Parts: sequence; structure tokens; C-alpha cells
Amino acid sequence: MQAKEASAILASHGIKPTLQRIAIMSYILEHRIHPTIEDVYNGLVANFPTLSRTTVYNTLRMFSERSAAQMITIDEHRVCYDGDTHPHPHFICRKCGQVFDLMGLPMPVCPSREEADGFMIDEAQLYYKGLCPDCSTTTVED
Amino acid sequence: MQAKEASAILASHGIKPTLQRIAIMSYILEHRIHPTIEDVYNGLVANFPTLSRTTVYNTLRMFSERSAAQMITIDEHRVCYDGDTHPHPHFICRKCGQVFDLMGLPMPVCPSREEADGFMIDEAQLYYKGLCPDCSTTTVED
DNA sequence: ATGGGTGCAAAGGATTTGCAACATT
DNA sequence: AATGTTGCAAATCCTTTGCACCCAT
Repeated sequence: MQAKEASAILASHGIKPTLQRIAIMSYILEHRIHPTIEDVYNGLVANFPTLSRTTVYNTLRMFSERSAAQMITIDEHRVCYDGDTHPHPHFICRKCGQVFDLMGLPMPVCPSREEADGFMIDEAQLYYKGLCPDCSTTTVED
Repeated sequence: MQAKEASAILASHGIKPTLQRIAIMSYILEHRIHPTIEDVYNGLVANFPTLSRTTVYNTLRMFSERSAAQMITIDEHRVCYDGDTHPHPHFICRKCGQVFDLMGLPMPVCPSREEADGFMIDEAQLYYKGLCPDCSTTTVED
């Protein structure tokens, strides 16, 4: 129950803290496994029966637009979100599909406009793909 | 008309060079603007009336699985492809939506399994977001 | 009463699937 | 014959849109 922390994050990004927004922010802060829209919706709807998927979509999109969360497009099939806005690489396992943080690995700094041929960069995402430790030891099956 | 080059690339990746595959590979070699499925289909169907979208989907997916092309998921709305398999960063403009190569910028090398906490990495994608030179000079409108 | 926030149902779009027709060895 | 390839139509699934309702200021 990090409603306090969630509210503080919303406030610090100029987002009015409604019940839904606090619930959604709390959810992605507690579940650091890069939940999808569906994950968030399913995780919350039991204790929040009136919640709608639309609100989850709108809210998470808004969070990422205001840098209160990261939108992750590493999985071609669906978007997922990361409540940790600290830049860090992500990894997706080709076998189990899970998305992991790779906190130990370096993340390139956003190049300046001069370094980047006139492109104004405001965000970077580094995605790695392969096999996670669990799936790479079980190389026998499949 | 780089059918020769396209065939060679297919062959070097163990892909049987059918008419459709050569046409699709040629298309992404000639159009280095990261075409979507729809782009490829529209670009080819005029000269290849029997071509189906399904074949474009299947073929490009297969190309990326066999490392004959890169699947790019920088745009949350749709996947696009890059015929250049040389690792390099990509950039998407938040305003015009175009995807660009950033050849001048460095690309992290895939970390070894030891460096990556047991994760077996076989591919890396580095995505930058922001405003492209054209859209960032036209900052007045919008 | 005004404006933002929410939620429902419907629409929209991208992608995949099932299967039959074809080609190729 | 056997195998791999293609293409159509339908199905699926994710996401967005339009609009009405509600709540707080």
C-alpha cells in the first residue's frame, strides 16, 4: 500500500491525484514486473469494480507522457509499463516472454542535439532480447 | 532493382529465394525509411497483384527471426522493418512519427552472459525519441 | 455551471490463424 | 507423393474514440 508514495509522485509530475490514478500508480510501483494494461486492470478491478480498461489506458499513457512512468515497447504484441523512471535497459525472453530490468548494465546517456545530427532526443530505451536464466538452463525442451 | 543482392542475402541466411521473398527483401533494401507491413504491401502489390498481406507479415517476421532484417518496435502502434542488419540506434519523431537511423551514434555491444547476470543476449535495440530536425525547427505551429 | 475525469459500448486497426490452392522437388 | 509456400477470409486481440454521466471546483 504505497498510496502515499504514489500520490507524491503524481503531485511531483503535476498530475491531479484521483482515486484511480493513485491505484494505478500504486499498482505499477508494487508490481515491478512490467505489467501490461490487462495486468493492471485485472489486478485492480477486484478491489475497484467500477474501474474501466479505458481509464487504465488513458492513465498509463498520460503517466508516460508526463514522465511519471516508462512505456515499454520491447514486446511487439503489447505495450507494458515500468513505474521506475530511472533509465535502465530492459530484456525480453524469447521463450517465456517475460520482461526484466537489467539494472547492472549501462544505459547510454541521451546525446545532445549537436551530437545527434540535429535530432532533439528526450528519451532513450535500450532493449535486449534472448533467453532468461531460467529458460536458458532448460534448453532441453522445446 | 537489387534482386541479385536480395537473393544473395536470402541465400546467406538459408532462406529459399521465392519470388515474393526476393521482392520483399528488395523492397526493404531500396526503401531505407523503415517501412511498415502496409508500406511494403502497398509498394509491391501494384507490380505483384497476387501478393497478400499475410505473406508480407510471415516473410518479414521470418526475415527477422533469421537475422536477415531487423524488426523495429519503436512505434507503439505498429512494427516496422529495417533491411540494414548492422546494429545502429533508431529515432522516432514524436511529431511526424517518422523513424530515422542514427548511424553516427554508438550502439552498445551485446553483453556476455556473465556481464548480464545470466541473461543470454543475442540482440540489442536502442531507441531514441524526440523531435527530428524538421519538426524541431517548426516549433511555432502546433 | 464549468471543466476535468471516468466508464461504457462501439469502432478501428494491426496481426494471426485456419485452411485450401499451388508450386516444387 | 511429399513438403514447403502462398493467399484468402475470418477471427482475434489490442487500443482508441465518441459520448454520456459524474464529481469537484
